[in-house]
Amino acid sequence: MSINDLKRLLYLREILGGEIMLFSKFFAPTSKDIPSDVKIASHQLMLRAGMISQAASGIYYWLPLAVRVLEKIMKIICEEQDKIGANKVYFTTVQPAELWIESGRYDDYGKEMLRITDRKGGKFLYSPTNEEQATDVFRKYIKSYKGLPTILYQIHWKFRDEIRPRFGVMRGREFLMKDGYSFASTFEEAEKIYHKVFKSYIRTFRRMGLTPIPVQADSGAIGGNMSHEFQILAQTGESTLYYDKKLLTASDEELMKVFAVTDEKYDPNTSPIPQSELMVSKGIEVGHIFYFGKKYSEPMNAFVLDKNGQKLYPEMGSYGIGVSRLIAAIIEAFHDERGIIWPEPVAPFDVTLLNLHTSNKDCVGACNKIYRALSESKEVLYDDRDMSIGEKLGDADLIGIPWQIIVGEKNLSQGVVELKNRKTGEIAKLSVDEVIGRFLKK
RNA sequence: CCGGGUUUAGCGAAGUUUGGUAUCGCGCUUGGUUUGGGACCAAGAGACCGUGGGUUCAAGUCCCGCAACCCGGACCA
Repeated sequence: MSINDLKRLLYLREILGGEIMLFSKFFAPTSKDIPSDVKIASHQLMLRAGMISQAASGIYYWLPLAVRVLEKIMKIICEEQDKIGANKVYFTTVQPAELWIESGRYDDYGKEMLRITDRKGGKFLYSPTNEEQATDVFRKYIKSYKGLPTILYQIHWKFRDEIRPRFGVMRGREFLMKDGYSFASTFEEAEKIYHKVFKSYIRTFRRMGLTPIPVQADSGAIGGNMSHEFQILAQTGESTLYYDKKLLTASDEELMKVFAVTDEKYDPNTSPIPQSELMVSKGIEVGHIFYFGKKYSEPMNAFVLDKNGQKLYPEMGSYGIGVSRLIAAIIEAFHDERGIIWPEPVAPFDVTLLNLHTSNKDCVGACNKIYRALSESKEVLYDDRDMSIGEKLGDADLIGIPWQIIVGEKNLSQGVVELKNRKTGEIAKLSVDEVIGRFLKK
């Protein structure tokens, strides 16, 4: 930091007081260079916006801008999980192999599982999923039917050693996932939980500005239709969805029953709905829920005693949301040729304040006043960087914060600043007080 | 896992055919001029050319092995 930078920083701190979010001090290494071999928009934009940086194939550093979005997403998920009575825990990222040997999956899981040996030669693995651990925690503490039903969930890093990672964090090997596990005394109770989670997932994704499409998924050996994937419509999606157009207008209650499947399960000969009612779209899978009965409770000897003192093996289900993938999915759904357009609930900041003329006292004064007023109730990124105007405006569009307040000397000499909506591109010229008023009302 | 490709400064590339000790753009540093859509001038810093071996007086360049990474496909939150 040069002496001038330091002086300016101290000056701003003095004027604004306390914590200020200055772009010049915020670690968001933006770039105008488009990596040539990066194919999809979300991957390109995340790199260009300085959100992620590759550490190894399918493994990424998460930089501050992305972290802020991850935190917004996690907060929404946790609030919705709380509403259905799920308990948040942290299982572990490194697990002893014993549990997987017990469930019978240690040999089945294959090379996707990263196997680790500790200094004593003990067998461990990096969690690709946590059914065994959830079952283990459950069996250690819950001994009576009165402890049912129970839902445990976590948001934690997972690792699956994909053969072919691609599309940035969309299909990385290391990923952040919300995974929940339910324990119920009867099938009926398990079904009730499943429905509750289903509806909760719809709400969760909607709160992020997304339109989730629940599709029936393969529930494997258990059978039945108690498995759904939640897909987000996006042209670059890896799945092809076939669904009844009623789906887009159905109420939450009806949603689970409306026809929707991915291409693997679609057969025009047996389709329950006519061609004229059918929609076909590309989707990105961001959630998956399923019921799997006693698949883990029995082999792992997780039981409670029922009213008659008899062993009862709980009916289980598991519920996943790809948190890190969601960031990419949201960008796929919301971007234009200039950059990202964040939905407000998950935006890294609410508003970005651009000082186009950092050496102009009036501009500095206006920006400081706006920052001070808005930062009481909004998250504001103040672009105080001393660089060319095009670069600052370009970065603002790239980063995609929903609102831009643009302060420049020409407009300010007329007594106005600009308020730009990133999504619509609409620009309003308002006085400093008016622009403050706009945000304090919201 | 099958097929194709790449690896030279922080990033992106040229140089490899024809062996002679590395070039350009962006970025970075310093100073100055600029300021409404990625500006200009000047002066700098920065590379054991992915890695191991071989051929040669001499290897970024030729030969052999290995690794990492990317793309398409088959598979997965």
